[in-house]
Amino acid sequence: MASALGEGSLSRVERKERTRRAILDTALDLSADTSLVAVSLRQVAKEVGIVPTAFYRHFASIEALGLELVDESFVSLRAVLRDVRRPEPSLKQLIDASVDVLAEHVEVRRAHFGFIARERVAGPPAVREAVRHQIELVERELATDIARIPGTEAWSSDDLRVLSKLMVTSMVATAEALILAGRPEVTTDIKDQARTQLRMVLVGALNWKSQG
Amino acid sequence: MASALGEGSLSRVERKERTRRAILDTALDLSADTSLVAVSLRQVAKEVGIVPTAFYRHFASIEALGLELVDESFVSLRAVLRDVRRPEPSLKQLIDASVDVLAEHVEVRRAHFGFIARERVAGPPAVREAVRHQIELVERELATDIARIPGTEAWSSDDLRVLSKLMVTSMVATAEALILAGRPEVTTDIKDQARTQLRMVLVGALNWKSQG
DNA sequence: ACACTGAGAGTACAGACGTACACCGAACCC
DNA sequence: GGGTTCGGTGTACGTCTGTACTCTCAGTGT
Repeated sequence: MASALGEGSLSRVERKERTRRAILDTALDLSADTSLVAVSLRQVAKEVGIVPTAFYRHFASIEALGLELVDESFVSLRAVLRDVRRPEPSLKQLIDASVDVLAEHVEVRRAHFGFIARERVAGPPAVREAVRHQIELVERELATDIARIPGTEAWSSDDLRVLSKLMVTSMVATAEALILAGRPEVTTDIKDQARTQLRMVLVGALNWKSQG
Repeated sequence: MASALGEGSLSRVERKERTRRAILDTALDLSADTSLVAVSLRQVAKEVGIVPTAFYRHFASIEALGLELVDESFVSLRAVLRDVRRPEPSLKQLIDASVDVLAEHVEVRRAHFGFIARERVAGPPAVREAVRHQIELVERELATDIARIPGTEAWSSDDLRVLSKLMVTSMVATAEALILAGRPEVTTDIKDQARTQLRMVLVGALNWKSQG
């Protein structure tokens, strides 16, 4: 319950934006313990504190709302990932920095990551597709990052693809683990495991190539 | 539609079992394009060709039905995995055999694997928990398998855990990819990638340990 | 000052939902 | 042969769903 859209004299666009945000946040919250497909327009409206039909002033459907959530989730994630590779990195730096940044980002945007993890496999079809597409973009970006690192020039593009896929898969799994972990020191355990996994993969990729 | 439970004079328990299977299969089918949380008791009943209230003669709820599906999915998977390690294996054999067996199993039980992939993150809470538990068991079994392989005696149990987690994560991702792949030669690509990934991981784990 | 725009309210409806209850009739056991 | 068991039926309920329609009225541009 508790709409509390707040009062005070705001401009019309401000009011609309505020309601829109409330809808997005509420949908994120309501989908958290199953999936967006189990969230109804009416639930969202009631929680936000508007009448059901007012929902349509902002989104054509729950599915459209979901696509918006996918976008805003990845926009912020990819911005952060871009920061990771600002300095031209060594591989070790890339790993440590990536894990830290991922963990930090998951912490502060837990809801968005949970959303992505769920809807990736269980959302409305269009939402599912959007998530997969975004993840593929991240994979591609990672591949070009790796390619720019000294010592990897000789790798085939296939190998790069496979490696970056594996790393992203591992990071997604790490994010899932971080999400469902309670707050405590479990988090640092998971981060340690993630670093170890990525290092294993990395060492493997290097030696695997050099020994044909 | 199309119940077609068939006729002929069957015993009462046979009839009951037949209906029960139809319910399980129908639920599996209906959940395939979102999640079990979006499947209603009435949908299932209508598809099976029974009246809604008759559902209760077999399951207390959709959630209980889901737990049953989790069980039967993993029973068959773990039976197959047990076969993989029948011969005392080398690591390379373990990888190749595992990938082949996984792919084969995914092919023939596509619906069950899809179900697990989805409900793992987006199912009813109890179902989600059951899937996670089963996956953890598989991780543990894999860890003890690896520990029995010559050359891995010196590894710490932590390293074993991390490695098997990584391998299982990779295999789950592979299964997901296989499921949503169309039939064609994409499948063999995915299998190749999976083998490469596992080899990378493997080589990495070996060299990583030896070089402290 | 005034007409306009548009977010939200209010009402309404047909359909789907889970579930309670009484009932049936064929397979079952003695 | 006669009573019992039990899978499946039929009806009925209150609730929730998406969406169509009309209405209100405060912020806006002229």
